[in-house]
Amino acid sequence: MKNNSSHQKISVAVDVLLFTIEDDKLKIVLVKRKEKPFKGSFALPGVALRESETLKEAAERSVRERTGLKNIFLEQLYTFGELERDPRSRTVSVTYYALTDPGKLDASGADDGVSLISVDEILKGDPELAFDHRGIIEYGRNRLGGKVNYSDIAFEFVPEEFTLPQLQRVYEILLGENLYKANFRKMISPLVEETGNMLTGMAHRPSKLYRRKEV
Amino acid sequence: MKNNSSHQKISVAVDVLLFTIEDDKLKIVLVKRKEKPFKGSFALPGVALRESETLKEAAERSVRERTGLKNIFLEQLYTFGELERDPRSRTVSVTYYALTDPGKLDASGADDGVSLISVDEILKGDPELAFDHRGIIEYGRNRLGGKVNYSDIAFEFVPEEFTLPQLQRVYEILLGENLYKANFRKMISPLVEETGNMLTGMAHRPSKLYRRKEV
DNA sequence: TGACTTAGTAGCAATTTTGTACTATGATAA
DNA sequence: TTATCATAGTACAAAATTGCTACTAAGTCA
Repeated sequence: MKNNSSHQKISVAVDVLLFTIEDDKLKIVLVKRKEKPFKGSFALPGVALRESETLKEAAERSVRERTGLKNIFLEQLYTFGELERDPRSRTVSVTYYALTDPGKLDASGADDGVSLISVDEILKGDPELAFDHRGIIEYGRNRLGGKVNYSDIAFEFVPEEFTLPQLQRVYEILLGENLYKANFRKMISPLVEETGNMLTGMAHRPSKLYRRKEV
Repeated sequence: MKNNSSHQKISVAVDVLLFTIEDDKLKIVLVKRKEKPFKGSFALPGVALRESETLKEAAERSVRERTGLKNIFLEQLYTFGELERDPRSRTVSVTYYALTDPGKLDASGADDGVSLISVDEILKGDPELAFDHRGIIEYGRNRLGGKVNYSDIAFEFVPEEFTLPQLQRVYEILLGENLYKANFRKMISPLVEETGNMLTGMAHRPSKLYRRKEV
């Protein structure tokens, strides 16, 4: 923070990695670009930062404009500032990751041109992405994996009422490894409480529904 | 990342939290402001991001210009973008934290106006800082505490050859709690190797010197 | 009604963490 | 030259956690 030398030619963008889990796969919301560089490619939903909004507000706006979602989990990820990230101008991107369960996302009536794409596929390189967005997603995916163990982000991927097998699956997908049922339950039980309801209708024993316990 | 609407009035700054441990206390490098807002107050060393440099290069420049230090540990911390952070103009600050052992810092011949200040004192509010820098330091100090357990940052605070009691002290200061000698040694021993030298001259049993083991 | 499939639990073995108590060694001072 | 001091370093048991296996439970479906 020093003398701001007159006019600045550096743009500030805010991009969002909106993750969800659907069909037992980690997926991310991407938008199809309609403009000049990388036209037709998928990219992260992003906005140019306005002078009148904070970074987080810009991230919320980005999510809201594309998907209609409000009040979802949103946390800053990293800021990317390589020189040639954007061919148009020097752009610094502050990235956020957002998490939601797929139910909310379906219900929110997203734009056309908004797609849910498998993160694994993207990392394998299948849909090639605009800018450096593949690298950003790779970074975000790794952070997500690390965060599972020392935070409660897993709950963001399930609805308010969920079964323990559902929640366990979320952990397994984020961690990339299978967990033992008995241990998972011992670990998670202090954090949840039964709602009294059951999830029935499956061709096997029904499971209890839980909610997240306060504090 | 979207249409960059003509001229932008948002400045990008890069500020650095340069931590070290001296006299058994976590300290941070601050500079005394010589200019308009908060003149005379302490502030984090920072620079305005240049169009021709990456964020990390700007952070390195900030460290080098103030302290002369090169090639030190540097990692991005967080990006702050509240509206009223800087009274002069809307400024987004990308912050980095840097770590060094106090020996290097002394040897580097820092500027006048560069001070090493106790982080605990700052958090208690003693030297009041410019801008939102106290909050930034608080955030950085917490992250540092968390990082100790799943990274090797503690090694950055000691010289190449160090004793295990020295290294343990670093852990204790960063974690804010005392560790059991025996446990600490079991935990750390796979990461270090003896140099064959001893640190002698103390009025008690001398201790072996170690270095960090490769990979 | 019995087979199937997943939900949920019991409990032991292996490992890690926590904690205490001991021995070791150079400097210092009588 | 020897006892004392202060910290370095080690041994080992108790407690907690994790890893793993094997069981019982309860709906649906043929």
